[in-house]
Amino acid sequence: MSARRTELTRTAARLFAEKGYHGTSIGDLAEAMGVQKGSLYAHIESKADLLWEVAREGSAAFHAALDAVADEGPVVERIRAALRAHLRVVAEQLDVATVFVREWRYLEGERRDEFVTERRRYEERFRALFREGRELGELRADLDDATAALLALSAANWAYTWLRPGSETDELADRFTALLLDGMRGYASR
Amino acid sequence: MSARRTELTRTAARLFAEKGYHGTSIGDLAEAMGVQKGSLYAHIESKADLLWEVAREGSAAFHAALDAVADEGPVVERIRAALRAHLRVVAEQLDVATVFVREWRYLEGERRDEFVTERRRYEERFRALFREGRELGELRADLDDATAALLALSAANWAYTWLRPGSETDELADRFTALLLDGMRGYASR
DNA sequence: TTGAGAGGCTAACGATCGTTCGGAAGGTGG
DNA sequence: CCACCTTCCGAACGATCGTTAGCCTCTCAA
Repeated sequence: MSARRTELTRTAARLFAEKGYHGTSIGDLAEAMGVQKGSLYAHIESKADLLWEVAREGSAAFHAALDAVADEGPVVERIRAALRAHLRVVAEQLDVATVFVREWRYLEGERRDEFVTERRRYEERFRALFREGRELGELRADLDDATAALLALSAANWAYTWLRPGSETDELADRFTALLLDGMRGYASR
Repeated sequence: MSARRTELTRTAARLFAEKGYHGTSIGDLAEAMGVQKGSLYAHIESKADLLWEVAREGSAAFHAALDAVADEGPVVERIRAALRAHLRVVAEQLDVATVFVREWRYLEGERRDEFVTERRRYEERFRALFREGRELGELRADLDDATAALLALSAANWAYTWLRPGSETDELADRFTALLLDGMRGYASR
């Protein structure tokens, strides 16, 4: 893919995150690229192509980040690593992450189905960590792992709204992990 | 406000939640109301009015729900009550809640500023619970209450994506509360 | 030196957008 | 019975939408 084409995708990610997919016109994109709107069609076939591309980039980034998490060792450490990985992607590719979390729903047809499949798979990989943690006895035996995963994923999926690039995401992830593991209650009242 | 006007607001909330504000045309709204699109202007001055109204309805609903939470008694119980209140609003007014969480950003000018103020205030009310819990010794003394509130608010704000009307929201809220308070770790490894 | 491809321009297309307007039907209160 | 108010219709408005077309101008490899 040419440099110009890559730049267009980045610009699309930025504008889609900022103003929404339907709130961003081809004219807006062209203006941001410093070009007449008709010229964009040297690179794409339709506006929907750009949404698809950014959404796929998001899928790829989040899955790749999870791939780097060890699949052995203490589950607790893997949960911490998974949260770190997720928040790192959000901070480093905030626009792409925003499209991945919020704008994907304007995809249509097969592309939408394919995206949803990948998104479900991502959440399932997350969920598996909590299930395994309970089964291996690292997490409490009576843990409702579906709810636990939902809580962790809520924090992960909501992060794009407040996380700003340059944040110390590893520390943030660790604070979340500590909270999830040990809770907020004082030792005395436990 | 006339019955017809109320119906229009409800329809707007539904369509904005379903297809997004910019993804919903005046024509879509008119069709859903069984009317020509010009006819809608007997009720509104602009499409933006509808977004503003639904967003305000969301603000009002969430604040009212928090108002019903006692301002004394054990903080832990008030946190549980606050989560219950929030999830109940999401489940009972899913469309309005969706606009409150996701579509508000298409508000413009003063209205946007006013909404943001109300939204900040809502989150601040939430945050105060965790601060107070720490100060009163009900939550651990070394609690990072900003992060704790962020985690709880993440769960609350993300709920519109998966909560379906008719869910037993009180139970869900209690599961979240239990997780937040006592964590996921097994007693043995604590 | 030539030719091909990449990237951009201008102009225009049909469609759809949000909004306006004058008029008419129907019900309500005086 | 009349005057009014609400609600809707039908038609049109200018603006903007995504997309297409033909043509021009570089760059660079053959």
